[in-house]
Amino acid sequence: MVHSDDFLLEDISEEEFIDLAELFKIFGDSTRIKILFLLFKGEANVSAICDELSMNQSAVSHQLKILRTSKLVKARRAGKAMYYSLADDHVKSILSMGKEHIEED
Amino acid sequence: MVHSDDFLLEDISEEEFIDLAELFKIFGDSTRIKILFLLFKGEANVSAICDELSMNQSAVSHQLKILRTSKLVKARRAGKAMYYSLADDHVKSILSMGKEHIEED
DNA sequence: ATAACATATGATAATATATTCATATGTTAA
DNA sequence: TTAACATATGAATATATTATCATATGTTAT
Repeated sequence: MVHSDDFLLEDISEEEFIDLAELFKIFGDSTRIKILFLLFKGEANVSAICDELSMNQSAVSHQLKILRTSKLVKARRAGKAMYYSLADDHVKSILSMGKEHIEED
Repeated sequence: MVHSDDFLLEDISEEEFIDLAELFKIFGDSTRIKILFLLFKGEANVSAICDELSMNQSAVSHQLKILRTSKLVKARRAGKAMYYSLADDHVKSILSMGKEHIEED
């Protein structure tokens, strides 16, 4: 680790701070975390997610919308069903990093 | 990446999900994010942090307390001043990871 | 002991957030 | 085209969160 991992406050704009906070905020809810971990296994449709989380469909859809809007998950339609999956590998990295942290207490 | 980065929902307890969400929630506020990035440079006392963020002392102290309670920062007293610093390298990893993510859009 | 300074904290008000309920939209099969 | 199913969405309520203000606590110098 030379210098690339060091940050000066001035290097980051007000907007970037807000974006970054907003990104983490998405991860800051256990329902969304559960959905994301579930999608580690691969794509899943809404009913499957509801079943796994034992939550009602509306609550899950609302959270899926938030995850989708923030581009952490993507969706494809197959017939009546909507299949959700993780948008990219950063999501995995961030989750793994967080998991490591809480496990080392 | 073989299997160690894969998660099954059952591997993680309800409590762990909540802990994980709680961890990310801490990062989900731009004031706290700014403080954490500031502390990348090294320790800083409360007045210095207030100056850098142009925020009043009470707001900063409240956020420092949250950061401290969640063990993301630690504090040492030197005379009248309290010096805060990052608690460990996970904080850096998580921030870096998030920063990477938002930069690649 | 007291004044001056640095930080912490409790209460409050404003704002944001998550879930629920009711209902709308979209899709398929009959 | 209508019924049945899957998902999305708007409104409302309950709860959580943040910044501010006022004040308390802790530290040092006089």
